[in-house]
Amino acid sequence: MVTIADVARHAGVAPSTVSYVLTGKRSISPQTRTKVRESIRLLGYHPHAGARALATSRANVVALVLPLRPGVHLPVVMRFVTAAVTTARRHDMDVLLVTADQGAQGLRRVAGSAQVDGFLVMDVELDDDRVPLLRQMAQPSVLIGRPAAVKGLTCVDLDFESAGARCVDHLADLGHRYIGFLGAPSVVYQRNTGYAQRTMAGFGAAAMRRGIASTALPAEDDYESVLASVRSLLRTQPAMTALVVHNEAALGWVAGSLRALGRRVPDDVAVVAICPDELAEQMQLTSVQLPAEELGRQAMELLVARLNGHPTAPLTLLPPKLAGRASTAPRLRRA
Amino acid sequence: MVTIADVARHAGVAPSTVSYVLTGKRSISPQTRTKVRESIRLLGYHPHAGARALATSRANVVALVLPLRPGVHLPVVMRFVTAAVTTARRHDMDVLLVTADQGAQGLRRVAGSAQVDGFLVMDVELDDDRVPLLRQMAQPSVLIGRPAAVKGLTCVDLDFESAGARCVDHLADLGHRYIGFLGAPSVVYQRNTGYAQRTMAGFGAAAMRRGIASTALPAEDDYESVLASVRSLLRTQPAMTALVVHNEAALGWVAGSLRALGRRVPDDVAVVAICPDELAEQMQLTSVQLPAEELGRQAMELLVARLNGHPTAPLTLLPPKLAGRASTAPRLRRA
DNA sequence: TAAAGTTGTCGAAACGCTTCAATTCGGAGG
DNA sequence: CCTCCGAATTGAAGCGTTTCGACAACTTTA
Repeated sequence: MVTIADVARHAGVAPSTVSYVLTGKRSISPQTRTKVRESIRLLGYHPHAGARALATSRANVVALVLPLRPGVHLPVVMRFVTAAVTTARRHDMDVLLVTADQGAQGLRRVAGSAQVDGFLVMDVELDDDRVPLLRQMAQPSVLIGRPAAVKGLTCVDLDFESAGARCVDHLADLGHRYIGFLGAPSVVYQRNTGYAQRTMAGFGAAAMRRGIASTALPAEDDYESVLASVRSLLRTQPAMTALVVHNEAALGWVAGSLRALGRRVPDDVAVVAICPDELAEQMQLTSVQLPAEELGRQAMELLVARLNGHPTAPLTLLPPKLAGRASTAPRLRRA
Repeated sequence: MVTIADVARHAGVAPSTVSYVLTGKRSISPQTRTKVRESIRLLGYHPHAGARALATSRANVVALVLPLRPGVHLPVVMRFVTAAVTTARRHDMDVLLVTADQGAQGLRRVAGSAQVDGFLVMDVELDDDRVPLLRQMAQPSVLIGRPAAVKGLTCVDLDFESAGARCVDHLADLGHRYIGFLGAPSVVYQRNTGYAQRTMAGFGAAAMRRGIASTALPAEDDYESVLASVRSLLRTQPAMTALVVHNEAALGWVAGSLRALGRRVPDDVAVVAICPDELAEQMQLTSVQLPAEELGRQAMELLVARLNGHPTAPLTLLPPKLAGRASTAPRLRRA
């Protein structure tokens, strides 16, 4: 391994000088700087990460805590991940993968050994057992998602309540009066997952506010279940003319199910999805965007800010944006 | 931070003794051992990862190089990831996430700074520009996938050629004589991706061998394209009674497309998928399993073996396994 | 009983980097 | 001409581990 001493010798300067060239923490004459840079290039020198971490007590690594349990939609997770990694790299940080199944235990281990400078935790539940630990840890953390109490934390999330409401408003404005809601798989609700519950709540409240009849049902992620759920919704509420879907995995089967039950989209039943934009685009669905990339990016930016000692708001909510597409149309008034 | 010196002081021994208790590299009397262990527990001591890496020149971290480009099916990728991470943890290693878009550049950086002890590279192309670099790097690497030349490497892959052939054999045994092949999105083939091409090759060769007429077409991952591809296949080969699908994203729409074109599964057209077992199970498709977990696990095991100085075979091919389900049936002989 | 192991423990030297205090060296100010 | 100052550079002391050689205290063996 080529060390800083090798570079120093090659350039005819002291190791400390090389270090200062690298970090820019002291002024160095242009001649020396170029000379050192040249030696670095020639020798192919890379600072030893461990040594640096030891000397600076900064690892330049953040932990990304990934959910890998039933009900989470993996492609969406990957969107978060790429955005987070890209953003981290922009700040010269690397990303250590920690799976949620390692639990609080895993966080403690990684934090204790100073392997990482901070944590980005995804898929936080309303009442998450990792939250107390995160609060008291030396390293800062940012949560994607929103536990019951955000005091002392830094959380980023889509405003799912508004998202649910936004769907209702859009449909209500188009004249729909009976709306169904197709939610995430039931395990997600059982797990007390904030985003799912809040979307439902926002949806329900908005419906009440606008005097609209609403029915909600979870949906598992296979065709049969989706079909069953849709059939059930239609049976419960025969006048239903619109459907809000908050379930990426079910999305592909909704149109088919409706068709199988003799309903056309959007003429008989309008559909609004809450999902990443690309998915909606691909299926030509009116949708409230789930800005996974934006969330991942913002979360990482906030984490970096905290690492640099800047204070951050406990809760950042991104406003939902609705994109109109072919799956919604004004309600047809029949004779 | 609580250091090894703190523990030593607390236990009334030398720091080196604590180290030996931790690593077990020298015999320690039971009394001392328990005394030290107790102090460690009490003080909540965790060895500093950087310091350890510096002293041992081992980071106990492996890099996982993830593909995040169009055409890769993210849920499958995540399966690899979880298996790899779980296996790594079993060997007391952590996983650093490197996205493929960081390219050879990123590999060099991570390797040069001694952040990781080895590399697990996913989604390797037939002619991958990272391969030469991997060959000459100090750290060992294991590839999931199979470049053109495997000499000097360690590769793990499903035997896609046999997988393609296996589908043909299954269908031929059932009496089918005209078989279609629905492949990955065309970008995947353009990129010279080994697994896609090899599956096709195996499929084609087996069809020739068994005197079966075959037609192949790529499929993009939206309903319209799948429908178009299927229609095109049926037009090209009107007598087609079976379809092999090697495209996870298209899978959900194949049955629908066939139905839309007036064909029933499996009576008119039998379908065999090449995909993870759970997906096939869920859709009740006869399939050749894509053992993502198994591949991820094996790859990591091989990497650990190499890290411990054990030699490994350049290529490990997992044999394909076919699981019969409701989507295939003997060909109906019509009058 | 002396020599030759064993076993358990310790002290000190690495590992490769950063950073503080000290030093040198021109040039500006008196 | 001497002093003082700022800019550029250096030497050495850490950062928290591991590990090697040394050593004391026993236990065998001769």
